[in-house]
Amino acid sequence: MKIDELDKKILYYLQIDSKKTNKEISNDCGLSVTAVYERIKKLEREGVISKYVALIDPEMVDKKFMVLCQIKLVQHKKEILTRFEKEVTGLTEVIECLHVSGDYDYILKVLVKDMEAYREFMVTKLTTLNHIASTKSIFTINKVKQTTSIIL
Amino acid sequence: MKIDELDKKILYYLQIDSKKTNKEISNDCGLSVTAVYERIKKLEREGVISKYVALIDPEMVDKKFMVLCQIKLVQHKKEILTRFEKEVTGLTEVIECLHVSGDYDYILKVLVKDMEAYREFMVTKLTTLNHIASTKSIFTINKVKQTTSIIL
DNA sequence: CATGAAAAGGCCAGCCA
DNA sequence: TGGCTGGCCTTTTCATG
Repeated sequence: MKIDELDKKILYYLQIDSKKTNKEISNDCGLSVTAVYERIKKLEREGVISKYVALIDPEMVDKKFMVLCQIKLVQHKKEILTRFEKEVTGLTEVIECLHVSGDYDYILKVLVKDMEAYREFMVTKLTTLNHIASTKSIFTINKVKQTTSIIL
Repeated sequence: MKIDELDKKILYYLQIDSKKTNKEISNDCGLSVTAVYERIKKLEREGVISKYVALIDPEMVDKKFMVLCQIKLVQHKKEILTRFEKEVTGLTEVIECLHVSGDYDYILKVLVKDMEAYREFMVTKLTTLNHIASTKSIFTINKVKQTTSIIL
């Protein structure tokens, strides 16, 4: 799908605030309400807009502690990788899991209440997974920037 | 603010799909439409729900390349840190910046088109910032899991 | 891509437990 | 305080030119 400047402008607004009405967007873009509506529908159909979500402040729901957990596996057979990925995906504390290059195989972003909850997570969930060779935790001191906006 | 089970249930739905109507939520929660409406308004007022956004598929807008960039600064004086943080926040390619513990001071999540764009970013943007002692790039091979949902 | 009309949902009173 | 009922009004949605 080709995305022109008007599509980008629409995406730009929606990635910041999806509650913006078609009328507001139409004003800012110089289009009619229907034109905006149809472009948005198309962007949804084509999967450019994957979903609409409410972002929840972790601080407000007792998830103040964010840890990046680097993980090295013992082997790199496809079967072991997929098994690990499937299990890790099922953990609700893990909000992100990246297969990466470098010294470690995976980086997990883990969100919990506090250090104690993290310890609990490590002991009861993570280390019960098989084939983990080693882990290294990086603790977040401060969230300097965090955004879901990817279009300028 | 105290958040009860009904609030959590509402948050649970909205964090997955903010287009869900109050009526649908009211059915699932056994509340009236207005009760749901007022709870949501309160959650917004109190900042539990920080914003509503459209999530855009990076693949579809030519941002297939995600890199974690670890950064070490030469000094840790407050002035230098805040200066660095401010500058890095202004970079659109940086969608996340964490101040962390460990060998490095910061971890940046950088989203660009490809390796070439990343090189360009490093040369023209990142390394022009002062007080950077060293960097280490970790490339994403695969996004195993990524979610904005933090409530079970 | 614009117009205009029908349908749906958000929103706000006033009322009740 | 927190929830319900009923109705206005904005917005979405879609048929048509």
